[in-house]
Amino acid sequence: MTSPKPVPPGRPRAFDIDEALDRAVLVFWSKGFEGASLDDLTEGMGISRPSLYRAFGSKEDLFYKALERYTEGLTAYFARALAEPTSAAVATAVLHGTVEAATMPGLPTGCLGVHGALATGDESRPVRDALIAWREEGIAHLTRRFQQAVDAGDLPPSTDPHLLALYLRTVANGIAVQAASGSSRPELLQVANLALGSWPKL
Amino acid sequence: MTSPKPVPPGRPRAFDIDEALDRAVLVFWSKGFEGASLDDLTEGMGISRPSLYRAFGSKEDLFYKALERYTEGLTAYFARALAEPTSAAVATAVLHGTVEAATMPGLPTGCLGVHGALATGDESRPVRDALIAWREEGIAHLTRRFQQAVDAGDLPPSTDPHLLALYLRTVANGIAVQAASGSSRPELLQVANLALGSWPKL
DNA sequence: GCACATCCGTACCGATCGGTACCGAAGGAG
DNA sequence: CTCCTTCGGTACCGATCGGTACGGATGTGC
Repeated sequence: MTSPKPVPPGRPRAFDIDEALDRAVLVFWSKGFEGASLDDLTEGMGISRPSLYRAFGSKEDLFYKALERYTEGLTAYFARALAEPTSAAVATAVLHGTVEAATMPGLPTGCLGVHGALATGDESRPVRDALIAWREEGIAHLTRRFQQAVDAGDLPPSTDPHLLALYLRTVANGIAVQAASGSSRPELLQVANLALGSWPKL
Repeated sequence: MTSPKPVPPGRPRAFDIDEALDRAVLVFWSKGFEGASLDDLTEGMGISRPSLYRAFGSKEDLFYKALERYTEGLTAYFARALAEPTSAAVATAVLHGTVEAATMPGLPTGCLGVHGALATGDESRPVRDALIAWREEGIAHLTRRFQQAVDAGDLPPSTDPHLLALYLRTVANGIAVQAASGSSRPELLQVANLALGSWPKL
């Protein structure tokens, strides 16, 4: 059995690459892609500029990798929510998870997938489009989950799974924006519950 | 009776200042405050850089004036919505107006008050805060309107007017984000109607 | 006609942007 | 110990950023 760490040649990296990525997430999250300068990033990550480029390629590549890590880490509640037994439980878990993730003490408010690059100059359009695709992917997952619920008789046959998914994503977007505007966690939980009040009853 | 146009001394301005402001709105709307460079603005407004500074002071001042004009113009549906006779009609008019304004053919998608400066670098923080205040003002207007509805017996006495206002603003924020992600007007109208389904029935 | 105020645009400012050339340091392989 | 590869950081690159100095043009009031 080969070692999982086939020590690479050359001088070893002096910093932990995942830890640096975690810190980059925080910078992009609070300032957005365009608002985060390389000086902001290098200071926040605790590494020098050439180290950043060697490890991550470019500012844009760094953002994509940070988004990936954000998705696997801080939005893991989403994957768990999809595994809930009923569609109503899925919706509740998604919105409650969104509120919690968007109002974590000690972390930036809102959601990287919403704030990262909502409106940008032409140069950052690829990043903007990547975030659109990121949100679209969430909708696609929810749509499949709700289609499954319709098939299983958990939702009325007349239900439009895509509409429900889009509705949830829309409310989640709004929660992220309001969290970044300073709305508190209890306030937003009430909003989430109000939004869940219109969930189709079987 | 004095003339309303007391012709000022000096060479007259060669462009219409409100028209230029309208065009600035479009640039800020589609690219955001940070993403809109002075070259973007001067090209979009059809005036030179010093003309822009003489007429509007700075990029930041220009943004504030553009936001003001946007509020009085493209979001006039909001003031009309507040004048609807019932709280349910107010809510419907707000969300339908939001969807329409966010998906106007020939105009940028979404909402300047949401996209303009959601996450920014430190330098643009005043602009970000101004947009937070802008959204907060909308919530305050709605809160007063719903308090009035409670007082008039149009809403149950147990209603929390602020919660309803925050809920509407949250859904409107989400609609703006989704519009900027490419969701269509019919889709978003369905989402708005779904959101209105949880409106308190008297 | 003349003085004055404001406008116009060209051409420029220092600062900051994202990105990199370079060279010494630090590890493994022989 | 030498070679090779990759790391580290300083010091720099051209491009673009927001903002302005300046000189010519165009209007009103006297």
